[in-house]
Amino acid sequence: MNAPLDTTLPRERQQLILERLRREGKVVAADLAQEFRVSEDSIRRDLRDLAAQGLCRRVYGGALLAVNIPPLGERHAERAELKRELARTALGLIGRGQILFIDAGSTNTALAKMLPENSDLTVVTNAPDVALAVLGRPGFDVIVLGGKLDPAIGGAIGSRTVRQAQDIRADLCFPGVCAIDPERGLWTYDEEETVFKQAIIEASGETVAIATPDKLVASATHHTVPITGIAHLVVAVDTDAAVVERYRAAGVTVHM
Amino acid sequence: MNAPLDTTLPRERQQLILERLRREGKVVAADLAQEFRVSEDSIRRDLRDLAAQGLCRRVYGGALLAVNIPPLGERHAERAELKRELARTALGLIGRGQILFIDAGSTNTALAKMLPENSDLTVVTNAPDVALAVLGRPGFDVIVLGGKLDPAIGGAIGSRTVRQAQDIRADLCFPGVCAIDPERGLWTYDEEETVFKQAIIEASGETVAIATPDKLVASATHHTVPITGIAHLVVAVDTDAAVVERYRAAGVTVHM
DNA sequence: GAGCTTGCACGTTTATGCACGTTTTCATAC
DNA sequence: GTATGAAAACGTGCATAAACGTGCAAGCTC
Repeated sequence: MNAPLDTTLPRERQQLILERLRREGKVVAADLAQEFRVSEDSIRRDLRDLAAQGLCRRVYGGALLAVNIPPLGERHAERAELKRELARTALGLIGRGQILFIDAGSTNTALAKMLPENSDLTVVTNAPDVALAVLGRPGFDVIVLGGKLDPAIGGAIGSRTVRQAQDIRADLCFPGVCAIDPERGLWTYDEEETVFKQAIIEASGETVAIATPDKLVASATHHTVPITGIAHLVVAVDTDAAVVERYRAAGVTVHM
Repeated sequence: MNAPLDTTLPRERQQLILERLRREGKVVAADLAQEFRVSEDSIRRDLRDLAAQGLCRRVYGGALLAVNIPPLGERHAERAELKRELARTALGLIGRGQILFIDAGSTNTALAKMLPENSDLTVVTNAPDVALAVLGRPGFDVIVLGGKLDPAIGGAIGSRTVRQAQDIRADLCFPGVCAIDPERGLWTYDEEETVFKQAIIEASGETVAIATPDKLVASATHHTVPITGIAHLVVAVDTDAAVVERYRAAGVTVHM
């Protein structure tokens, strides 16, 4: 480990923290304080600054990497490939002429890029990058849900956005999946995000959850939707059969 | 260590600092002052100069290696270069803490990419690519105006979008310029676009029109705003003096 | 003398640790 | 399950010290 000498510049420290976040996905405030030989107060201030820039998500005791920040390391490329594969599977659930709610998130962005052209699809989204992924391609209508963008999420949440979502009915809903478990259903890390996801799911016929393996048996801080609200679950082909069975037992159609 | 003797030229010193920066990733101002036997003031001036050239990132206590290499590649179309130049001029009109309406359009996208960070700017836009250009950068709030995207324009227009715009007050407005003439003012090609531009201009303190040469003495199908509604006009440096004079006579402040 | 660099003085900004009161978490008891 | 209490983590305000930018005068080179 590169033991930081006594002369670590404040901003340099933040940079190192971010690097570590991208490498390990999470950091613990107390550990960082010890390593950098500063008080936990300073670390907390660093994490607060990083969170304000949307680079991480502040949690009790430390911080997690923001969902729209690419992690570091060899696993990243393979993750992107996995997301495309999951998105490809999810395409099979989409029918001609349908209206789709597509939430912010990297997997959903991959999905948007792969959506078939000339299928009279209407994409409703709160994420600028999802909108850009389909804008201008033939056979798409795009409706953006406005509001203040949360940099950590990469999309708009908040009451203004929710109100716009409630004016629309969609056939399918693709919520960004922070965490999901077979008993309780969908979880998120943020109150406003929860409300938004509830709104778009409420306004849709069926809900499709696309879950990478790390999200599959996890929970977060805010319970969002019971498992009965999820009609379809898309998972990787090598998912543990026991886990799949638990979801099927809960009435979810699992695709892999 | 190559101990610099007392005869170190200023430029030579900067070069040595840069080398060291490249080698170690960071430099501490106090250390450099001691090594080069000059005051920290001089070191600070050196670092400020290097940072101004984009060669390093100035931080409290020293400097860090610039994260991304400045894009010196001149491969972009001259059109794009012109738009960036116009956008750069327009930057001078923007003040700290202001709220900006930024309409869809390629010039405005260039503007958004160049907006200064850490200036507490709030960007309000109907265009996903403008939103993406500032999303996640430090010191920005981003508010998206939702609605159905027009693929020809690259942004949302229509009544829903207009209604959201009317809930906001901005300091400056940057409407996309389809055509402008010195007597009648701003023109567009579309009814809904006209209504939207009128709304954002109405909701803003001052309006800035950025016009490439081909838009400068032109008209289109729908009259949008009289010339008195345009406070500032940004044009290319080689614009015909007679044309500039006609705009100035109409009370517009012309920047070039 | 013009142009440039340098160091110093001055007021301002930034970073830090500590004190204090609040919130969250977790384990234990009920 | 619910209540409770202690420990940990948190945010905020404050004082201090370091780093900063700016203006200015002295020194240097051409």
